[in-house]
Amino acid sequence: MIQINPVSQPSLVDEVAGRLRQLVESGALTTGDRLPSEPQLVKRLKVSRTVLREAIGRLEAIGLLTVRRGSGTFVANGESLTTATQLIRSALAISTHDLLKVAELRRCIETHCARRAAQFATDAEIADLQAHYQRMTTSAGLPIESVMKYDFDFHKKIAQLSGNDVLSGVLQVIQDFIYASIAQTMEQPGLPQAPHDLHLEMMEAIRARDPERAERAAAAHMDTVDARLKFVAKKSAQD
Amino acid sequence: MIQINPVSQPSLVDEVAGRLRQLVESGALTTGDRLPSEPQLVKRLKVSRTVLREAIGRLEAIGLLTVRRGSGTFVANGESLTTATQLIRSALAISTHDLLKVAELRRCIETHCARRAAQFATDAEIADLQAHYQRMTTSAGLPIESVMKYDFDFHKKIAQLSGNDVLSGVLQVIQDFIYASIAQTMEQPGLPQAPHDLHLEMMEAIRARDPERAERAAAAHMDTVDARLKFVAKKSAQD
DNA sequence: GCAAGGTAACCTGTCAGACATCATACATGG
DNA sequence: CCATGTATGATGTCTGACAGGTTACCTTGC
Repeated sequence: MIQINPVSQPSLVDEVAGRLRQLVESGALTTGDRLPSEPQLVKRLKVSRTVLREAIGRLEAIGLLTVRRGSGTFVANGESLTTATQLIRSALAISTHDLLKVAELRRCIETHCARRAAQFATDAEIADLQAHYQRMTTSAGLPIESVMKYDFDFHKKIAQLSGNDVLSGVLQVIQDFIYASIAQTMEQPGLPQAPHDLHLEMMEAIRARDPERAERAAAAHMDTVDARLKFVAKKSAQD
Repeated sequence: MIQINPVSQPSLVDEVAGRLRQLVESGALTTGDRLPSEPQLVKRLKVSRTVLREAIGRLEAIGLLTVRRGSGTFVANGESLTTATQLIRSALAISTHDLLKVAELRRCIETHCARRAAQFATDAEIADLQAHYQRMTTSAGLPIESVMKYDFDFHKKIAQLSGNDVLSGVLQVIQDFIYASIAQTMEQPGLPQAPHDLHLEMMEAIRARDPERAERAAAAHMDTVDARLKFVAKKSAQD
């Protein structure tokens, strides 16, 4: 059996995307520059506008270009870390859908962020965090989506206090993922919320500028999250 | 001057892309599954084929989907993520400052995985890890890409020992990202490699089934990584 | 002369329909 | 039973059109 590697003929879209990418790589166009308009590119590249637009769309998806309706297409600034988080998002999406495994990833990030927050947070930021805590504790009677949102917001705020927007961005992706999974599989109430004591303990530890204590509190909180997920998993297994 | 945040109304393409992404994230579709054909999706989503195709194209660009002409559109597997990052590699020149943030994410995961590996790894897996270590230490004379690859493989193996494929998957993406950035910005030799002592210490700690020690070793290793990145950052600032 | 406002030109976003090309399954003939 | 041709449905590309947003210029009033 001879190994025949299929002749992969690159599609026109890939061809055009590569050509445009080369424009940026070669330095002919740099951050902020405007590309020629679509009609002009169509004439120059001798392809249909459909193909050109799909190529531009892909380059925009990976963060290389930015399209502004009505004005034109521009070379994006490399600072857009959205591409990094988007990749993480993809990695999450195509991995297994075991919520417990995703929760473990969340644990990695939350404990680390709690520690960092205790190290770096300013007084103003801590006051802001307290405001988030207040909003969360007073959301008891609201619908489940609101309660979850305020809960997520509190954790997201701590992540932001770490000063690392990659970490907070990834945590956001994880939360979106968890929310999407939960919303689909089970909106049963009755599963116990994490006790606010632990949230309070996290906040107090950060306020006391005690990294070790903050990390322990975050870990304890994730223990309750794991326990809840296992509870739900067991329950759905019974059905 | 009041800050007016423009009401960015998401385009139809973004809307559709998000909807399709949710299908995968929610678990309704998993790796290898085929999406409905374009005509079917057009009828269901009530959008034109143009919009649908652009949305699919973007998701393919970030490695979430794979389109096979004549057969259909499928949910991609994790390996295609690597190709997606390779696509970004040359295009995205990430600053060393941002690279430090990504490295912090790597630290979160590596320390946690080292701990878990020390808890869960079987004898056979540890033997496999030793084989990886051997391969890495004997790659001294090889080109820099090979050295880095074996280094990454060693860390990836530890992540796999954690038994959580979400963690190892995300770490894979991070490594690709870091590698892409390094390969672009500076392939200068002269920057010191992480001493193999630390790698050995990580492995020994795992073999000794000592989670605390493994985590400490991983953290120490990441300290050297941070130091290297800061070294490069300082050097590039001098230029 | 200058500034405010309106308008026209240009740009991207979306749509509909058509045809080409590729992959697969099935029927047919050897 | 195997090989081949074909029908079918999938994605790839093209064309033309219109809608909606941006920008620059030009007019108008001061």
